[in-house]
This record gives sequence, C-alpha cells and structure tokens, in this order.
Amino acid sequence: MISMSDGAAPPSSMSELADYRHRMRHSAAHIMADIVRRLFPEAKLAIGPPTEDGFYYDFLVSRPFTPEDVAAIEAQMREVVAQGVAFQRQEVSRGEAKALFAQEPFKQEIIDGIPPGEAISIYRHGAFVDLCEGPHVTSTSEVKALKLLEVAGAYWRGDEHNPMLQRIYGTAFESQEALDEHLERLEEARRRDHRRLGRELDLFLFDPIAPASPFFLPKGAIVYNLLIQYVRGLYDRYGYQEVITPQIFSTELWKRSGHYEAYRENMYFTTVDDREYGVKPMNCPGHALMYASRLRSYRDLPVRYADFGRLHRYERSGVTHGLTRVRTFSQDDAHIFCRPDQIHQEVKSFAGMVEEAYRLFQFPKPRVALSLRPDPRVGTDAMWDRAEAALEEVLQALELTYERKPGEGAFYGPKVDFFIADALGREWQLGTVQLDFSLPERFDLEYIGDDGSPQRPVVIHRAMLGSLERFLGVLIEHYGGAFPVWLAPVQAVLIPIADRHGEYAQQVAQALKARGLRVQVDDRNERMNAKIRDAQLQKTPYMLVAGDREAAEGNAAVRLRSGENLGPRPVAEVIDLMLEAVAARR
RNA sequence: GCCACCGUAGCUCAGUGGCAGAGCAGCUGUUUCGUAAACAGCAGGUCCUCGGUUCAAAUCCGAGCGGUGGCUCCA
Repeated sequence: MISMSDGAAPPSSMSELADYRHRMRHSAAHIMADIVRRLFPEAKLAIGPPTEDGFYYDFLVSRPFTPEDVAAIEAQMREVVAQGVAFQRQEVSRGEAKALFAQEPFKQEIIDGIPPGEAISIYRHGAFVDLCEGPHVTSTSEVKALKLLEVAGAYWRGDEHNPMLQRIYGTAFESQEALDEHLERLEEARRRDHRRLGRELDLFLFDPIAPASPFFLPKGAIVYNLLIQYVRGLYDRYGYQEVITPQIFSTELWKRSGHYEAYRENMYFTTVDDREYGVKPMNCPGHALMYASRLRSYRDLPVRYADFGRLHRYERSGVTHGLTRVRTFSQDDAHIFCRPDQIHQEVKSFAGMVEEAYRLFQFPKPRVALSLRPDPRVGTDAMWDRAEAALEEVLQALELTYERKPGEGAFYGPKVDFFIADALGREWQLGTVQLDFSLPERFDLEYIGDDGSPQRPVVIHRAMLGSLERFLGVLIEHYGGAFPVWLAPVQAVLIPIADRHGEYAQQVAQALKARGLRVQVDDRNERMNAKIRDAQLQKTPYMLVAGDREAAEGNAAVRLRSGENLGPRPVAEVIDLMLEAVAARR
C-alpha cells in the first residue's frame, strides 16, 4: 500500500494518483457526512463511496437539500479541510458496531450484511465516526480541492420500493488546477452534446407536442438514411432479406406474443371499430407471422428478415433523453429463424458484422455483456446450456472481453449486448443479439426436418446499430458533429468571393452534384471570411472558394475543415478527391 | 414513475412586485470583399399554460405541460 501520509508529496505514477484520488474522495464523502449531521442532526446516513470522477453520500432527511444547503455544506467542509483533522481507523466487534450505530438503521442493515468472521472497521475524524472499509487519507487537509456538484434523489439499495434518499454528488482533486481541468472537460463534453449539435447543425428538433419524439430536419434525415443505406449494403453481403410490416396490430397478436401480458405498460393502444389495436413496440411478432405463412423446410433455414419499421414504446417520463432514449424510433432490426445447430454460425456472423460496422465508425471497443439464464425462464436446461455456450464460444473466438451477467438474461433466452459511451461517459446499449425459445413456441413455428418430422426453430433477435435514433445521437457526440465525408449532410460549400463569381460557383456546384455529391452554394451577400466561418461552424468537410483566379482557370480553392488550405485545384480533381473519400467511407 | 433544478425573441441569456432587455440569428439598404464574424437601419414577445394573491405579477403561491441532472426502469 502506498502511503501518502505526509500529504504533500505529489504522486509519482498514474496508479498512485488514482489511488490517492480514490482515498481523498472517499474521505471527502466522510467530511460531507459529518457536516450534514451537524446541520441536520436528524439525518440518517446511508452510504458514501468514491466514484469514477468524484464521490457522493446518501442521506435520509426530513426535507430535500436546497442549493443554499449545499453551498453551506461545502463552505463548512472547507473549514474542516483547513483544520487538518486526522482520520483514524479502528476495528470493532459486531456488537460494538451495532451499538455504535444504534441510531443508524441503514448502518445496521450494512452490518447485518457483513459475513461473520470478516473484520468490521470504522473510521473517525474529529467527533464523526462512520462504518467504513476505507481506505482514507490520513488528514482532512489532504483533500486539496473539492466541489459539490448536484443533489439528486436515489433509492436505498437502488430499489424503487425502498425510501428515496437525498444524494449529494461532489468531486475532489489533488489541486485546484486539476479540479478546474476536470470542470473544463465537463464543459467540453457539453459542447459535444448531440442535443446541442442537433440544433446547431440543423439535424433534428423536438417539440412538446410530441414528447421524446424527434423530428429529423432535412440534414438529419440525410444522415439517418445514409445509415440505413450502409446497413442495407451489409445485409446484401450477410444474406438478409428486408421486409416491410404493419404498424398496428390487433391486440390478439400482442396477447399471443406475450407482450400484452409483459410489456403492456410500454405500449400505445387505440380502438377502432370496437376492436383494440396496439402500435408495435417490436417487429418480432410480425416476422413470426411471415415465417409461419408457409411451410418451411430445414433446407430453407436460416431465414433472416430485416425490418427498419418504426417502433413506438411508451417510456416513463424522466427516462427519455435526446435521441438516445425516445418514444418512437426504428432499429436495424432483424430476426433469424434457424435450426438449433445453426445458432453458433449465425451469432458468429452477426458479431463479425458488428465488429466491421463499429470499426468503420471508429468507435472504441464496446463494452460487452453476456446475460445468462434468469429465474423464471422458458425452455429446457439443455437448450439454455447450448445457447449460452454458443454465445460464449463466439465471444471467445472473437477475443472480445466481456462480462458475464448471471440471471440477467431475458426469460426467453440469453443475450449479448454491446455498449458505447456518450460524450459524458454515459453508456448506451447499441448492438444486441438475443436468443429466443419462447416466440417459436407461442407462434407454433415449425420447419420440416430431414427426417420429415416437424421441428421447432430458434429465433435470434439482433440489432447491430440498435435504435438508429440512439446510434445517431451517440455518433454525433463521437464525431463532435464533424461527420466523415460520406456521412456529412453537406459535403462541400461553394464560396463565391463576390457576386460576379456566383455563376461560376453554381457551375462548379452542378458539376459536383452531377457526380452525386451534396453541395451548397453560399451566395449570401457576405464577405468570404464570414462564409468560411459559417461553413467551419457547420463542420463542412470541404470549402470551395471561387474568385476571379479560380473562374479563369476552371479551379476551386480547397479548404478543409481542419483549416488546411489545399490551394486551387482543377474542379475534376476536387471531385475525384471527394469521391475517393466517399467510396472509402472516410 | 421518484428527487432536485429550469422554462423570457429563432438561439444564448440578463431582468427579485411598478413601461420587457442585450448579443447572435432574421429582414432592408450600403459594401463586392482572397481563407473563422463588413457597416447602418428595421423588425421580432401569450415572459410555457391555467388558476390564485396583490392597486399592480416575467417576478410571489398552487396545479398542469415540457425540459435538464440523478435514481428506478429499459419484456
């Protein structure tokens, strides 16, 4: 264990720094709890751990904290830091711990949860004592720069049936400079927020008339459709067939699929001609009907139905978020109907496609989670054994690092989820592959085996990008709005220097358009500098300046959004340059 | 759904009970310009909605709608 006992020696390595921050933040949480108890003597303490970027502490109080409370707490915390109060660790018996925290119901619960024989430790600083494993810094003076950030409600033990506690979030760093840098990074991340960029780049908008339902403006629709076009290209290679299915179905279908029973709260319903209909939240039942519409031979499998159909899910208010959690969206969704012996190959093929796509978008490695059999569940243990093994074998064959999550699978089958973080580090599930033993039963799906007997196929639900809305949201933040050329809604802006160059600029634009490039002419009565600035702010990949010199020579002066100036180039060369980038999906 | 905060011009925001403001964007005019913001003028408001308190409400109170940060949820 590295000692920071003097508190002054700067950490000499990254891991030491991480360790120091961890202890400092943990200690800051204790200091905060101490102050809260002084200001709110009736407050009950829950837990107060350090986190990735800071710390929090949960309290049960008679009224929520106000911003003024938080300011007062922070001010008094600084005083304790200035006083340099020592932290002291002490091991106590279970009985002593129970007695010491007799007035703390949450601490009692925690003590009861500590396995017999395990040491119970407490940490003191001044008059404050907390049940805590540690470690901590040796003195409150080692908490160099701290700031309280947010107050939020949080359920005890993360269960919404438990009382809601008041959580105060804060962060602490080894120096004011490091804290300021951290806050600056947060500000930088906010500049990449897709909701902000969506407005600034005219990609999409939201209107209270349709909460959590994006309106894609022309530029956003271009990117959206290009994503679909890209996926269609993959489908050609990977053997998928695209289908188009209804938007609303009689409730009978949802009763049969089980959605009416299990997912009803999240669905939209309507009644027409005295018959109740449900708007589809998923495509699977529709695809099951298509599969069942004719007799299938084992030779026909796998059948892979892809569907970009629009889905509607009622999401509880408070959970929606920009494009990443919406109430209407479409997925690059597909259902594979296959024989049990084909699961492995199908999952492998899909994982390869995901890998290919994520690499194209230059995403970092996704976090991968393998969710295993829950209770209760459908299907035999033998089927689960086989399905889980198939998923795990594929993950290992592809050398993906993944986390096993026992009990986290859906009742109908195990699944693998792929997660990517947004600008603020919040993770979103994009790709998913889920095996389903339930749907084939419910829809009595069959194929005729090689022995002439009817067999039950397996259904694989899979989406690569997942919700296209969510994917686009994450993608916008990933690129900071600067889409690669092939995805940019406007690939080039023609910038005539003066009015007399307008006609030439139009000619150049037409030449580019004729080759399928997306071009605009900025013929506003503005100076060239202003047009360049606006094109830069729109993150346009190519700015093509047209003045006297260019018009005379049949050139365009090429400026890239990086600021690089390629100088005058023949228009044909500019077109080649751009087409090359598009073809390579750069 | 739960906790907190927020809602003023297209956008970003100022305005703590007494005539609704600024910058940018927009429009009009002048300017015709060489790689990140020309100049001038004009126009733009249900201060989210409804109700209440008050001589008087953007401002105080209540409810609703919407959003933001968390929590829970995401068959």
